[in-house]
Amino acid sequence: MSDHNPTQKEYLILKALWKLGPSTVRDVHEDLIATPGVKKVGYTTTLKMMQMMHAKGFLDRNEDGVSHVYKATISEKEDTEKILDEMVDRRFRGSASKLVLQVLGKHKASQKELDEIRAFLDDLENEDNVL
Amino acid sequence: MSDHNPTQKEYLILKALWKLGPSTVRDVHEDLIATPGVKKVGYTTTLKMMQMMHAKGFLDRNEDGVSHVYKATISEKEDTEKILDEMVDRRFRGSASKLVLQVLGKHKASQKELDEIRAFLDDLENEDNVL
DNA sequence: TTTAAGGTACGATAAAATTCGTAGGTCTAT
DNA sequence: ATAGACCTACGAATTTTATCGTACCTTAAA
Repeated sequence: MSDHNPTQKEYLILKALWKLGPSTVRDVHEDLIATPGVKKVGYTTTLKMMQMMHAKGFLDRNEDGVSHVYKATISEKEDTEKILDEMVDRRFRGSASKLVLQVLGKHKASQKELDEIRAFLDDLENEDNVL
Repeated sequence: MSDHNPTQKEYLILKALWKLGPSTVRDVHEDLIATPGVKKVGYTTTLKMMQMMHAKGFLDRNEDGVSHVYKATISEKEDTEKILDEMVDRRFRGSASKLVLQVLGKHKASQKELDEIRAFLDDLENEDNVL
């Protein structure tokens, strides 16, 4: 009864909804065709796409008003977490720290950010002691 | 001439090749059909898939022996980096530390790992001072 | 009360991705 | 040299995704 992964085109719609918040098909469509690098399609294409995503459970919708208002059933944060979890599990053999090292190695972080991370590490250790 | 993203099925083959190292179609196919949760397909399906991926530039192959030996043109590490880069840019507005905090918050890291991270942070700061 | 603007639904078509059958090659052991 | 076991290549069928035309609502202004 379905694989849980949006296609690439479906992802474009999710991203638009994450950016815009709950929106009508019209809003999403306007946003899409204004997005550079996205092939332009007709309104009914976006409409049907979103109807299908609703059927698949990717989108919720409110049918009260004349035009339906859609929202992603999964938030961007949740989606990001899901991706990172899988990445830690599958690509770093469950070691979050390996991923952390890779990310920090490549992206310069400011002193402030480094301090934040240290503070966070301290918190983690304190929690451990308490539990 | 082409978008740079393997489809989901193509990804299965990449993962197999990353796991196995350079391999024949037969090897990859055996691995795939032995992988739980992957729909079983015929040998020629895997063959054609890999031929197409070769045509698209996703796979290199050595045609010397009787059976060709394929390898992914992009390593798993490179692929992971690409994904993480995009994630930092697009989902964390360029802040690597935000991603780090999210990952550490969710995945328990051992004391040893935390120490490693601290050591790494120290290194980063020293580098900065030197440069 | 007609017209226009804008909405949903949905069948049909087009395009892309996936699957497989079949043809034909090579190599090895009967 | 014949059969059996493997290979590659590739056309064609199938399945899935994506796109669009058209029918048919409702609301608001003329």
